Amino acid sequence: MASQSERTPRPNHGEDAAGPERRPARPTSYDVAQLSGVSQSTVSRVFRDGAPVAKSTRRKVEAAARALNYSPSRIARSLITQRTNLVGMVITDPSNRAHPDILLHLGHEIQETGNRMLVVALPRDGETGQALRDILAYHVDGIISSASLDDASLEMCALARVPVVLFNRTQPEWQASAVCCDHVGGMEMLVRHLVATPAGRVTLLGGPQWSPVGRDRLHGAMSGLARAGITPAAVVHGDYTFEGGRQAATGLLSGHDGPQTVIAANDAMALGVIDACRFDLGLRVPEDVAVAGFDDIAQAAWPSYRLTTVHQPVRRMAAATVRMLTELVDGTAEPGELRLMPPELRIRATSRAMVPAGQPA
Amino acid sequence: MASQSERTPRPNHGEDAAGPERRPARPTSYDVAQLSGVSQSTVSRVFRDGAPVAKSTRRKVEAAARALNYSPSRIARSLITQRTNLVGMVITDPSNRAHPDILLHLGHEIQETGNRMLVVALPRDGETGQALRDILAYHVDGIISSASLDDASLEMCALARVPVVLFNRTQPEWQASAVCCDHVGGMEMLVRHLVATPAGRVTLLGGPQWSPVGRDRLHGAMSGLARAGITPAAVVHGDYTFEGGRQAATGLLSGHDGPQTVIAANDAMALGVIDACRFDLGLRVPEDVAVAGFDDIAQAAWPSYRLTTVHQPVRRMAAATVRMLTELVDGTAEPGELRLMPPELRIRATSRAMVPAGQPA
DNA sequence: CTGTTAGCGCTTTCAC
DNA sequence: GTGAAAGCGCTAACAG
Repeated sequence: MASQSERTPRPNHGEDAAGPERRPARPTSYDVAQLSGVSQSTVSRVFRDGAPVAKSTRRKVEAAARALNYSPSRIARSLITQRTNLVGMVITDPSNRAHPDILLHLGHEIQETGNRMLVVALPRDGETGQALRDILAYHVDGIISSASLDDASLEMCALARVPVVLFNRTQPEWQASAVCCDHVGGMEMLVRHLVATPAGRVTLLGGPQWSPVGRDRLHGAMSGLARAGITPAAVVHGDYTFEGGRQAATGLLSGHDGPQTVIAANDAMALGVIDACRFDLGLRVPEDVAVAGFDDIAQAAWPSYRLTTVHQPVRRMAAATVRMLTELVDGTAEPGELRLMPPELRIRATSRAMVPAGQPA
Repeated sequence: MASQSERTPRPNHGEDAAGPERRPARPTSYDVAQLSGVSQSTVSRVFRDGAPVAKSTRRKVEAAARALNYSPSRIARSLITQRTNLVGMVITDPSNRAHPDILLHLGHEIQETGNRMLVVALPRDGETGQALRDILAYHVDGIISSASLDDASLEMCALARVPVVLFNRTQPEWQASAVCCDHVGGMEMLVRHLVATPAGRVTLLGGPQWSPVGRDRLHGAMSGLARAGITPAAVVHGDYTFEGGRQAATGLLSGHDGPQTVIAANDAMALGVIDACRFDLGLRVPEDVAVAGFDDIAQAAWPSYRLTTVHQPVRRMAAATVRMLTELVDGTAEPGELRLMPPELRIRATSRAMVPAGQPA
């Protein structure tokens, strides 16, 4: 039963070296077929979902597989099925450092769908094409990018028929699928709250110049202020970090009398501003300086800060992104859709409270 | 030149459907060979490192490849070379949430070596075997695990000849390669500092029961205290979160006179303890309660906290882990080594200062 | 329900 | 320096 003749040639495999411990490094479907006395096709069928195979055969095969510790190679399988169950995740090192948990959330969602996440971090100087080519070389079923991709890269994916969903990014010219937080709307909402009470001198602390998210948020803040007839006293760009916010505040806030308001493009900077006020500048928050951020990171809610901010629904966004990609891969949806998720205002202690009941000042 | 006869059969490929836009979804080496009038072997050689190929031929092939936007399939290649350049990264959801940046650092290091990271998150209830089998099905060259793996899983990897490096974990019985922070030593160092000044009533806030890191840190704290002849007033287990620390503190600290000291198993909980003291309990830090943590996360250095803690050298650890794995994959190192990285004490403002010069109190 | 055959896209001897 | 042929481990089409 063991030597069931050589059906397929199956040449030199180093088997006959007669060394001890002849367990192969990775048993193949052929090995299992041999051991259970069936064909490779049958083994293959046993390891696929709804393939017709007799109960008894299945048992035999499963026993053999267990004995050999066999499990089918997804690599080899993918070569023929054209599906790897891999989703490529493109991130950029700095932006990822700013929002470490989006990777976690997206990873979680991807895993839920029975897929695996292949991560590629873009170098800071932006050789997008090479990274994309590399990720495509692994035959990923789809790509999620939380980094800006140039049109050439996007076209490359389209050519390869690999759908892409942009996370918190849109492509100006290209009709790319995307899930974004409504940064502009969120900021406008925030500004509306901040100016409901005398805001004093208003300073805008934007994100890095290269950040599209930062641009949107800054734009939202500007338009919100314009609507209220307010011109910001200063607009500067930070680097999304706590220290960046802290340093910016030092230069921006000292030497001015009367109430001030700082709107930061993200929470980390806003928290830096708060600490700069309290520990470097001797200013009170919110009495002297009202501060607001964007994201609603965990630290924003900590008692030491209680930062007024805009909650970005990362979890919902991650879920939407993965669902969108899945539908694109399955062909049950068309590309090009933009899903704009509504953020929520979180009023806490760093903005000045509205007057209890009556008229505004 | 285009119809160079059918050398290899190359059957139905859907090519002759005569539809418009006949660019194949993914050009193959065969396509490039056709276009440049050479054999597949030659195309293959052009796309490998030091293969002998004439200058002129190389140019022709490269031109054709560019025209077709071809790049070799790493999947197909891996089937024959037995190398995917994929490293499997096993994480566990909660522990990953506690230390989001280890994934970032490891990812960065992996990428530096020209490899890609395949992430798999273990479900909380620990079906380790299935996840490992799954990751092996992708033929990863090696595995880094920041989750505890059971012996069966480790054996499975060994059988498949896939090296594993454990990150911040050791396997009791199995001789696994690992890179760890010296949690015990770090805690002992911390305790030595804390007890140099009267510590008062000492409370230990450990990590979750299931966390090996937490166990080590707790153990280090205990042994350090024992050495100083101190018995902790209480030992409780937290969940590594800020809120967990905050809640634990409320129950632990109220209703006691005199100085107290809280040693937390990680910074997040320590910060929660601080805020609980200041905002919930009306206690001063460090005058009433000295607090210390472990990790040295970014927030620990923020002016609002200035937490005394132990710096875990994550960057160095990540680099060491990836190097270790690389050497294991290349066969230039033997498995089973444990690299213990020394942490550093960071004395800041939440521990009571030592008396300037003279005797202790 | 099961086996045979061909082939996914690539690399690799081995001739020439 | 280049090509022909075989095959990595698997699935798919088609008989039976």
